[in-house]
Amino acid sequence: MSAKSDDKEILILEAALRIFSEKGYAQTRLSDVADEVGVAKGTLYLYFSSKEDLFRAAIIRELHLGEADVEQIANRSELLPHERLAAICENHLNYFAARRTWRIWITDRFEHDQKLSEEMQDFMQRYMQRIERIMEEEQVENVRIATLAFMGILDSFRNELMMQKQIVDMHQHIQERVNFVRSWFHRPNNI
Amino acid sequence: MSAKSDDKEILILEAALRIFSEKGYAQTRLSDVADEVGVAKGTLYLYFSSKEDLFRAAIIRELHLGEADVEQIANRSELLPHERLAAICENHLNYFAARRTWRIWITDRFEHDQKLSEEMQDFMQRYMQRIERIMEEEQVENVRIATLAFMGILDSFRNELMMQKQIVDMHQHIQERVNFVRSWFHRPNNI
Amino acid sequence: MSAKSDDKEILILEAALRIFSEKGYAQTRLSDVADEVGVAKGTLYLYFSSKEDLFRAAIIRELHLGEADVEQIANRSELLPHERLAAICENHLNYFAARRTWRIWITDRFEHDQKLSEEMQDFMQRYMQRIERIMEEEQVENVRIATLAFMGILDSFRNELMMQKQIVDMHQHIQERVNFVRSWFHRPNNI
Amino acid sequence: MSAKSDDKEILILEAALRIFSEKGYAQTRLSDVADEVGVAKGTLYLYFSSKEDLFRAAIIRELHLGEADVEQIANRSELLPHERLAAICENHLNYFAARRTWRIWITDRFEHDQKLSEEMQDFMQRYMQRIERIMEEEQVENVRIATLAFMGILDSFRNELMMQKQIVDMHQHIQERVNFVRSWFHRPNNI
DNA sequence: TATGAATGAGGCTTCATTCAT
DNA sequence: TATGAATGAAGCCTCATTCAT
Repeated sequence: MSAKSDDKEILILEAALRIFSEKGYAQTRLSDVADEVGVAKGTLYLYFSSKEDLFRAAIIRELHLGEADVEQIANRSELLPHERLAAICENHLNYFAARRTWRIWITDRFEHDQKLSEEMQDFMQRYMQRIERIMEEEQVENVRIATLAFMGILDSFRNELMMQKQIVDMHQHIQERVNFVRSWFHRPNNI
Repeated sequence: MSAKSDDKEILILEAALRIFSEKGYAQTRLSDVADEVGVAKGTLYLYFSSKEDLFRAAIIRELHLGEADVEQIANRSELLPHERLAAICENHLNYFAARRTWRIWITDRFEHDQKLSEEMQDFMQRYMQRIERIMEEEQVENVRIATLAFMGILDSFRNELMMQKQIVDMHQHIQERVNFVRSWFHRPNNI
Repeated sequence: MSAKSDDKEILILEAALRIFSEKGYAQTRLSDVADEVGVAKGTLYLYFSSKEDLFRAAIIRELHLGEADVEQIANRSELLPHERLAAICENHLNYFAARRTWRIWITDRFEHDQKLSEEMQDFMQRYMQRIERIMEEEQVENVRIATLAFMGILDSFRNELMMQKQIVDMHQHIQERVNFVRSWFHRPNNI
Repeated sequence: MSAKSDDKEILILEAALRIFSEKGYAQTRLSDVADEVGVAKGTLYLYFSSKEDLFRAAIIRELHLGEADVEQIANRSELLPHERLAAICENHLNYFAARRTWRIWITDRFEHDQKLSEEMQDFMQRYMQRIERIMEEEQVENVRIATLAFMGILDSFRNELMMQKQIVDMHQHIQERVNFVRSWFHRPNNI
């Protein structure tokens, strides 16, 4: 019973994330989500107290999933620091390459939802600290700024990926960008 | 008469951009915009045919204004190429430092508005071409990818600026990031 | 459940027809209809997609109901043809005598609604064909034109009925007009 | 000046009648009328106090114009009574044949406009009295009912004219119907 | 747990009317 | 007389949320 409920909750969260990301928050109707999962609208309210609550839960769940991936890469001590940055970049791009229908990245809700906003800031802080630790290992100067730059570069590559209508050889496309990151964040004197 | 109308149209566009940027598209009521300008709701419809049309016009106007700034900097041939990149970064950050109430950057409408989407893509293309030309002068490798990185870095710095509650010395904050860009995109062999 | 929904749909259609007919299309507020049925405005949209759709459905339903009556009379072979015309006239006048609050016959929507317009033309065609067949049996000359005349006469009698403030003896009023039709469309040589 | 003003008033009335008849009352915007005449919206208010007032004036003017035609025909004593009925029918059909873009006959306003309603009733009464007098000359029985029938027939022929997409030979079309009326209302014993 | 019919607040939009020029 | 920019009341429609079953 509990297992079954968990299943349904997860199904709802996955469908919600998918649709919110494709259509944006305001354009998403709860009936869309309910239809996608195959349940009645009212059922959503057995698991989430409001549209906002569902949105928040879906985003936070995804953040946590993504965080686990990044943590795992960050801990691969057999890789040189800049190799780990490249791996994080590769993971990031592969993630979005598999989600090219998600045309929208919904940021306006973050301002209106206190809880989500805080959760998001915490996530970003943890994420940045992980990157910063790698930057320090690589002996990069201006660690914080370089970390911001790294994150901006990843977002920019993601945007390119999502906006471009067709990418013929996705594997090569991603590798070129990963290589750029690898060499760009490689301090030569650091062997 | 014509002057007066132009004035009012511009007042509306400025108010609209301000409010859309603060509250997001869906959360903005046309009555908010009308109140801000000090006209009746119906008056908006003398200048714009719909909420969507007003939004589009406000965004496009801002893009054009921003474009003029960038073009001017890009043409300052007395500066070395990487100096021009730094100047574009500085301009970008100063622009948003003056607009810290704009908590939101509205991207979800871009997917829903064909005309705006195209206008945006054209703008981005022109913008990238300008940066790419500077990158070429600087003899950077992987011009396109480096350009994407540059733009991502600027966006990331902007986000940091907008998210952080308080920045004590804004001037220094910006200069540190500008310096980072200047040195980061400086190819030493290029004299 | 299905039964309940059907009931409500019919209640809405009946109320809508009544109010549209009393006030005209433009003067009718959907809130009037909702209030009359005793439901919320939004409920109407569970059954009909728009004001126009509701109007169309209400008219078409009434046409079909009326058509059944006429068909039944047209098939009463025990009556002489001109007796059947008289019976159709009687039915027509009784129908409107029971609906004297319907001050308005809404024709302007027919031009603006493609679907309704077609439905109406089909209905008129079937109606005319039925009358024409009776006219042929009666061996009237100029069957089509006589049919048009018959329909015009019915409408004119209906108008008189609707316009006149008071009709003392409604039964006699109707019988006089029915008798007129009976004798007017009776070809004496046709025995 | 007065002449000029009269001219403009008449131009407005003619344009108003045309557009109201083509689009219906509610669908007609005063800006449509103003554009058609080539004046500003505000100008209409120099001649008419409201949309309703303009509509009423336009209808009443047309009624009076039509009435003059009918009166003239009704007084042509050189014609036998049923010839005069036929002539009135011919006049009626020619009038609408020249106005086939007037798809709409606006009746719903009549209920909402006390003044117009009374004017209309007066007009109809005078019209009917004229027809009734001719019917009496023709020694028709049931004069009032026959008169109603006559008017219904005219309306029905008018509807046919307006609804039919194409009428190849308009002259013949009208003559057939006029002939029908002539013979139908001809009492043979009445010499 | 699950359903889905019903609700009703709230926004966008239209357009007759006004009034300063 | 003539203009047309500005007004604002009022209606259609959407959709998150509730609740009886």
